[in-house]
Amino acid sequence: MADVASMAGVSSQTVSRVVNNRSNVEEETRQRVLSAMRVLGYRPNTAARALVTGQFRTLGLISFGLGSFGNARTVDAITRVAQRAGYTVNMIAIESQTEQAVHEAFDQLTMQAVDGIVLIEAQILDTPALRLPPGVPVVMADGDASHRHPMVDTDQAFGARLVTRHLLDLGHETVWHVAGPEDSYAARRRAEAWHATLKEAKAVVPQVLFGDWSAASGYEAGRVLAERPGVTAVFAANDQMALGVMRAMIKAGWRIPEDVSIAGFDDIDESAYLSPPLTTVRQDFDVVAERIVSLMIGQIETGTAPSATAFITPELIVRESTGAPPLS
Amino acid sequence: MADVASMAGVSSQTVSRVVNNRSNVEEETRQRVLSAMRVLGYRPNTAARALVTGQFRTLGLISFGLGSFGNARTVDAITRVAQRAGYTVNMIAIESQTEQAVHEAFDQLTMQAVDGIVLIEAQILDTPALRLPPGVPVVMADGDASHRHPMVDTDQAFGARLVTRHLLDLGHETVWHVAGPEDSYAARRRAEAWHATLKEAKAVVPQVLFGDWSAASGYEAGRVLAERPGVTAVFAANDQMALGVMRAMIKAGWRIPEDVSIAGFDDIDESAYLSPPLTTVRQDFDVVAERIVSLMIGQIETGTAPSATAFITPELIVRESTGAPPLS
DNA sequence: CCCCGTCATGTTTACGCAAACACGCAATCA
DNA sequence: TGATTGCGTGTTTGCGTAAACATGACGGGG
Repeated sequence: MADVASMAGVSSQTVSRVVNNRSNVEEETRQRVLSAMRVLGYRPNTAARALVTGQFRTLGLISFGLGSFGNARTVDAITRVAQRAGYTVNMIAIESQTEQAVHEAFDQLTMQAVDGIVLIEAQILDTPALRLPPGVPVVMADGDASHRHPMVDTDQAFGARLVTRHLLDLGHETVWHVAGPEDSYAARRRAEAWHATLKEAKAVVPQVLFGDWSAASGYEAGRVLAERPGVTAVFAANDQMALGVMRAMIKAGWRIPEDVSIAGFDDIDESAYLSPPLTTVRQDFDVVAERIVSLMIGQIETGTAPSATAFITPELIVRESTGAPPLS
Repeated sequence: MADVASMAGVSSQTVSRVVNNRSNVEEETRQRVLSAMRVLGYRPNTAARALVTGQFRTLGLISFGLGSFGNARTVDAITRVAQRAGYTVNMIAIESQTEQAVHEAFDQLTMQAVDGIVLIEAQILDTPALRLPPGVPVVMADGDASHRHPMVDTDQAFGARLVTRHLLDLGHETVWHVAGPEDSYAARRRAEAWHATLKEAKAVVPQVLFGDWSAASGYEAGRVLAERPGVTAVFAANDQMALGVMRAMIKAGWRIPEDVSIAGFDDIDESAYLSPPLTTVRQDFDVVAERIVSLMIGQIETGTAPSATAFITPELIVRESTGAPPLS
């Protein structure tokens, strides 16, 4: 920076002003500085700048891994939106799902110099309400409203209601459910809404089967359901598990949707090309990401935490895996 | 830090020594400092530390997005490995596939204070050999060996050979290929190896169809192939496209594998649960990530760039989507 | 017994930048 | 005309840390 200054014949402070686009620099001077910067290949040192300003233009992102499709899409969308807003994303993947692990990640991230932290809390932690050290803006995705941080999420309950109703409307007496892991907020909300919808319709509420979001776990659940008489409609809590259920049903000799209807949740790109194409609920991850980042940046720049909880409405996508129940 | 020092009755330098685990601090003093740190909730300021040491313990990661499974898995594995090595990952997703975009990402990342950059170059850029400004260690994944940076990748050619041979060995006269986008190195290598294997076997080399890795593009290609007489075996360059091809074939009334055999590449978690389960090539993303990060850290710590190119051997996974050709 | 090396600790300095303040010049107003 | 304001620019300072150097106590070998 000093080199640039002396080359342009100005003080280092003026160089700083040019770099930061301050208004009070004469145009001619600015040009001289800019060309000196170009000639010398000057790049500002973020560490030094951060030391002075206390701002890093970086967002921390804590997630439980990119293995699940929903997480990957959310993370992808967040990085894109953040980038457009001039922020970089510093990512940490948590291995174990304990509050301690979250705290460690949190510590590492705050030390690592971030302006705010997005917590994609796919799993329910072992404490009822995660208590994070104050001072750093936090936005949660897919978390628990009991935390005292702004939260953004798809309206899981609405989506689950949509599928369940869809299946009931087709004439099914009831709908079976393959839920996500018990320690997932999203899974819990979907299961609760499914349960409530059946109750409202005065339908029998069958026992829930639990999976872990993976196709393999869906397959296991599907094997159980395939043996059980009277199963005509299954709502799996995500598309990957739905795929597993479908496989188990087909292997057991059932036709979809003639014998069993199957629906999923997420609308991953592949769902339209399964055999048969999967009826599912589409989540708008881009909108979720957009909200998350704007809440985050709002907090960073104003310093105040809006305690808003934003729900994004999902959409039912009806394909060929659901139909009327067989005439018994 | 000064507060910690005065509370522990030592100089700030001693606090620094404790924080950095230097040996020459008496045990008793260390304990006093540690407890003072705990009481005051002290967290070292990374910016200040980086300013002095020039080290950030952060890796930059440039990728073309998490949309494709391969990328997502690679990124996931890299963050985990990096984290274990004490590094954070700063991610940038590139929107357009031009060299300029890569340069911008590169600039942003070097300014953003990273010790090294991992470039997952899923796409061939518009210039033959990407020229990056020197000074920052770079490791490429899935790139072009013509770049002058160490590179790590799955042995794409070997994998493609494996599937193609498998299909030929089953008795198919030839194997059709649905390739990935023309501007992808991985796609190109897989297609070349497929081509070479057919040549060696003196089989007719059919025209290549191109997709873009998505199930939708696989479906389009599949529709074309389903119309064409004599197609008994199709090798799709990834599992998502294979899934699309399968759907098109089934929709056209063909049975898999009785009428047509279909194979993919990647072995995503879902492939085992498709109907029928997909024969594919398994890439070991974890090993790739491990190599990438260790090469990276080696470069950072020694300051020298090993120009090694590491290829990780993939494995053929035979499932039910491939079989002998129909007796014509 | 003295000198020197070793070890724990303290003091000073520099990292690169932007905030705060200072300065001088020109334009504006009473 | 003198006081006042605004603007472009320079000077000084401090952000929190680790490296480099300094200090003083202690112990062992010649």
